Amino acid sequence: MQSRTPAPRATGRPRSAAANAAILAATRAALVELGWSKLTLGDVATRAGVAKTTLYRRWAGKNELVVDAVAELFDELELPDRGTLAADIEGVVLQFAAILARPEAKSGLMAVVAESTRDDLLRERIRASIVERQKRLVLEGRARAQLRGELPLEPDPGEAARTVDLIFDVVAGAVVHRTLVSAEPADEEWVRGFTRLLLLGLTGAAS
Amino acid sequence: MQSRTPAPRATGRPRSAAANAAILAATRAALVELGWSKLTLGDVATRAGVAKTTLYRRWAGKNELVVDAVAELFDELELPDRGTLAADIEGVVLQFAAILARPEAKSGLMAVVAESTRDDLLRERIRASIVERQKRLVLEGRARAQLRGELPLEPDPGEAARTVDLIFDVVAGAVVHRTLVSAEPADEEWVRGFTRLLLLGLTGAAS
DNA sequence: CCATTACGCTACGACTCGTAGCGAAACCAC
DNA sequence: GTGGTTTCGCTACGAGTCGTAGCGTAATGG
Repeated sequence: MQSRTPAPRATGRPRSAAANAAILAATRAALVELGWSKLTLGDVATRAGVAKTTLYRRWAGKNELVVDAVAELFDELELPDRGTLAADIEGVVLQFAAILARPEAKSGLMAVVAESTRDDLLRERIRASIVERQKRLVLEGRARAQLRGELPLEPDPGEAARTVDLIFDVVAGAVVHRTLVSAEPADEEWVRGFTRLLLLGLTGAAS
Repeated sequence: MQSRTPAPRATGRPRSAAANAAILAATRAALVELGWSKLTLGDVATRAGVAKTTLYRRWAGKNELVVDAVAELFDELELPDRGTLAADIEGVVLQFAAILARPEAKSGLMAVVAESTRDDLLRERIRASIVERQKRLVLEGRARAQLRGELPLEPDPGEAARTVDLIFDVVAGAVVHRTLVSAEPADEEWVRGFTRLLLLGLTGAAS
């Protein structure tokens, strides 16, 4: 997770793991109270009980710190087997929506995504630590549905990968847009309607 | 568009309309060159050839200024009648993707959305000047498709409004996620696949 | 014991912020 | 014209943040 030392030194005083956790927790707390723009690294250091210099030794800046702090929120996502594709989708989308509803995820995630449009390394960091890690949910749900016979098999691996990417963009994008732009809750009713649209499409969703 | 004087005074020296346009154009130019985080109001004022104080008289801050500067980009969206619902969707999504591909839209739009999570007035400003104004495209495309018999009529107005909101969240969210998070182009091939998924759903998209 | 690295603390120049104060300019009503 | 009103450009300012340097101390391994 650290950005400065991908390979920790074998000698010398080791970095405090407790300080690392305290800093990330303090970052999330500051995001809740202050939001992205008013969050300062000096304040985070004070909250975490460490010196500001310690913070700069481990993270290159605000962007990288917040990415790591937010990434931890998404690790709790799971895909419980509910028996049908529709129920699996509804379950995982509701979990995703619950995380996105938290203020530290809202203000932090969108801000770093915005910054990543001018910083390739930051975008790659987000992709690796958040996006790509959760794509497993789509892969697993799709495999399950194919085993059940709910979805046709996709023999071409390239085409299958494109399909998974497309589904991920649609699901994640819709929930994010609903939550942040429309500023309406992605509650059970909305998720039911979304799932029906995703499964049946515009032409079949009304039936 | 101004945030200070919703009702312009009848007396006194009027505000320069040319300065207004110059400021918004300078804001977009600064977004391209510097991005959101390094954009300063002092720099924008210099680029536009106005004093910094003039800028503060018209906009409350960086957030409001960038919202207005970005909103103008989306006014060029149109919905040409291509004969079928699929073709209409592909056309408007491609236009939307083309706008989002521009760096001033990327870095500016996401940043203000992130800020809007902690600022209700800013969120309402975004909703009114960008989101709600483009929802007309969904409404018109839907009406056309219903006239053609491609989509069933929706007698309940409340249900119809929810459907339109859902479609808008899915379309806009997917394009934004594809462009900004996945950082892949929303080109014709992707738009074709997305349109098929939107129309037929997961179960019917493979046929 | 010694080399090495992390840590806490202080201090610093550079920068941006948003505002105040001023005289001049542009408009309207009379 | 003349007076009243508002905007404009300019300068200057205190406040706050940034990211780094320097120093002595603490913790680990050989």
